[in-house]
Amino acid sequence: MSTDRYNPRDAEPRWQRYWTENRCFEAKEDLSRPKYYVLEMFPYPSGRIHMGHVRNYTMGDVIARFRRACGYNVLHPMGWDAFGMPAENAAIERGVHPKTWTYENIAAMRGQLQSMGLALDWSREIATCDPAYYRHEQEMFIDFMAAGLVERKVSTVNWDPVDNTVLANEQVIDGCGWRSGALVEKRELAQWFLKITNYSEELLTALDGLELWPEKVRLMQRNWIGRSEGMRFSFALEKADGTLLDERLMVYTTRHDTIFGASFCAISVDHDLARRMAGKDPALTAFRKEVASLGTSEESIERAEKKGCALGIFARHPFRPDLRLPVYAANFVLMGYGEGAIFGCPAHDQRDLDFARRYGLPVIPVVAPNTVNAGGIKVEDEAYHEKDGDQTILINSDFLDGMSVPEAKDEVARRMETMGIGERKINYRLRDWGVSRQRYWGCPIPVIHCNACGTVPVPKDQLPVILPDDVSFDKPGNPLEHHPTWKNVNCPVCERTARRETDTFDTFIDSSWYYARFCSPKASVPVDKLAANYWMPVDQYIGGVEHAILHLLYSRFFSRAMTRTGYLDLKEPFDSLFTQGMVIHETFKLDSGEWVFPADAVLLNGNWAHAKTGEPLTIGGVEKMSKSKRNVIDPEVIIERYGADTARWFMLSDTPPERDIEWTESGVEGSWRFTQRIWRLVNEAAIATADARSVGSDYGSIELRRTVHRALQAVTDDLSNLRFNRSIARIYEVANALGSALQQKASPALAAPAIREAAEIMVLLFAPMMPHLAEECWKVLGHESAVVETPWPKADPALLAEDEVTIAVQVNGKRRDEIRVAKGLSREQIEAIVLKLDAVNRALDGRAPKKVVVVVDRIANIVG
RNA sequence: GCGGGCGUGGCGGAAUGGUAGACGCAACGGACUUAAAAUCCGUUUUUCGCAAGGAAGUGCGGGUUCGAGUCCCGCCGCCCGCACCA
Repeated sequence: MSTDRYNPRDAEPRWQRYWTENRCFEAKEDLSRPKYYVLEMFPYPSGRIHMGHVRNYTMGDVIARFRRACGYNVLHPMGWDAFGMPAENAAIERGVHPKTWTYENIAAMRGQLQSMGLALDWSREIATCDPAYYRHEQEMFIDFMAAGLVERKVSTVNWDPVDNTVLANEQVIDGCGWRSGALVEKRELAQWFLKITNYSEELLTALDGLELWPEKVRLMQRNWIGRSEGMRFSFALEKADGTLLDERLMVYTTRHDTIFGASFCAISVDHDLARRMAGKDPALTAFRKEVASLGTSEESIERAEKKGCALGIFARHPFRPDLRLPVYAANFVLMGYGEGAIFGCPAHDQRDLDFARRYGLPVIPVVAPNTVNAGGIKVEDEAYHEKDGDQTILINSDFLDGMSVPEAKDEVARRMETMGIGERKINYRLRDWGVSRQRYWGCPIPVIHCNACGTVPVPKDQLPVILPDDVSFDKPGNPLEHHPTWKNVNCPVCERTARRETDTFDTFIDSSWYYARFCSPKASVPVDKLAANYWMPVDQYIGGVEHAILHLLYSRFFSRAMTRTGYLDLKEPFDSLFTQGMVIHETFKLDSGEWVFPADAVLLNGNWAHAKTGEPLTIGGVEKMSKSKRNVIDPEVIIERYGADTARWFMLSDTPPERDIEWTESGVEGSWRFTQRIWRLVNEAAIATADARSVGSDYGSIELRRTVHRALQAVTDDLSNLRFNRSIARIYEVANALGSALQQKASPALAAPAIREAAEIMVLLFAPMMPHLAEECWKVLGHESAVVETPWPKADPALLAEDEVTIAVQVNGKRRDEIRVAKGLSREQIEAIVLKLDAVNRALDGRAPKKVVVVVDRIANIVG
């Protein structure tokens, strides 16, 4: 590299040191200044950063630096989502202790993030595996218990019978354990739950207020919460001989209007009634086993036929004493929703129809378009649903005949309520949050099990419950189970021998409140309220859309639970949310199907081939970077070769931030060339204007100034709205204009102040994206202070106003010419000018203009 | 099945209902150079034409409007989320 080139290897570490030594990005509460809290979803310390991190953290960094320059007191922290299974896997596979592995990874990744030149407040760094962090989680859990937000109940887990361990859903592959390959069983264990369903309605309605969240995410959460308005009511049950049973069958429905179309009832195989009856009924026992073995994967559900097992009992129709409905245990009824029991109305529900056809049950249409005669509609293989635009009425339904669906629902509800057999009920799909994990590398659940006192929370003065280091991974399962001393404790209440809870928290708990901890990361309480009240909510949160539901919903719940228990004073933790797209890259394959590194692909005579073996290659899709597809580009290699600024610039260029961005070698080369071009331009500008440091009265080159100030205005607006790609296009325009001005050597003396101004504004504009280069350029332009301490420039309104405008001239909507006129020229004057234009008369071809539409300063359209 | 989004040059993408293709990438031509790299200048939607100048053009078909990539209706295609939720 020659000396006239910009050398990021020298400049970048130098400025990183400068920012650190001057503590430029350490945030302090300051009530006199407006705050801005920008946060990117914190990383899992896997060991190395990937391009997704580079994109995510670059965006956040641009926002942080931009807001800072605009005068905000900016909080931009970083931490580590440090608990989780990969650390345990490393322990099992390589014998490294999870803690060692995690902290080594953190150290490596911290270095990589620092090499990106991020404007982070490292003094606030937190790691969720640090007892100084998770002790507060334990304390809050104990308070949540007291507030009735915690429940302990039996729940099903995936059990690997060979490894004797619980598996997470993602460790179950095709129904088998990922490590042992053994068929996974369902086991029931007592587990801890956070009562997120207490907030179902609140979490749903508050979505409407999150106007700065993507509509898509709000919708996904709405669907996830899954509110439905219906009825819960019960049927009287009888035996085959007609004798009444002394229990009733409770069902849930949203279509009580179709009650006269009911032809059977179905209950889940896990329904209490099915369990009890199985004891006396071998066929039912066999059926329950069959259903349990089918698994719950989407695929198996898709393929499974609707099947049932008749129980030999019957439900009496509430309004037709003569009618009795056979009751089945059925594979398509879920225990987890509603009452785990339904009535089937085959004419208007596809599943019920499939079931009815299989078992020869009646199909009675009860809703039909009102254009159809009273005879009704025919249902063959497809259940009838109201289509858009259909007006429907009830038929074959006794006292409901002729009513609309809402009227019928209302009438049925009213009658059932009067009869005392049911009530209107709102149901949610949302389930309580199971937080127990039978894992070592997580936050210990601060509870002790005592035979006499039951489950007892660990007294707060004994917190934290520290995860012991001396564990062994020799045996399968949770090492805490085999730890001799940690597990055995005395009951804090009665002091008799008791057992410590060996489950740890779901790591989603760790990430449900870290944003609040960043406000006061060293406080002796979970959050210092003064600090939290100043910084919260997060003004701009950025992360991948893969967290659209779980992490974001849990966080919304947690901030409410923390407010309820007095730790916070807010509801919504994230004011504005941005979900960025993935980084994708081309893929190559051998004929054998084996993936090949793109770096090994070469073009030989127009065909792709392997650079080393010469084997022919086919181009795969452009896909998310992944190790298995071998299309990963290592950010460290890129930063080493081009510097962080080039990588950052590339990440922000061209593609809108919410879309997937394709990593291309040529694109990075382009960014690299641009950094060099900036460096040359700024140096040339500095030389050309060396004698004109102070801006004189004669700015000269008004066009250059106009371009620069308009770009400044546009970039300010675009950065405020996260439109990085558009900002970059405007900065290119400034660079092009500056380049042209420098070329016109005839009048540099006159243009010097304008050139200097252009160079300075350009540097400040790209500074949030390429901070190191900006600092170097700023020095070249003769500044003593750093860019990070320089306020964002302000556009001169006089230069934004135009005195002349271009008006497009159309004839019948087709553009024929354009004219330059004084801004604000009147309708009449414009009309007079355009009617004389040659192009207009040619296009009119002798016809007289019927009408002339003029939009002042914009367009004239002659209708002829 | 339900819900949502998107279709613009060779590519990534710009366009408050008002000159479609800003800006970048790639390609091509030229300058500089012994040469290459780097750099600089230019061309680049398609099509007819030597040119001046036409014609067509934002997935397809209609509509609203003086004017539609943008709004409305109906198709086609691609992508994403949820899914036996009663």
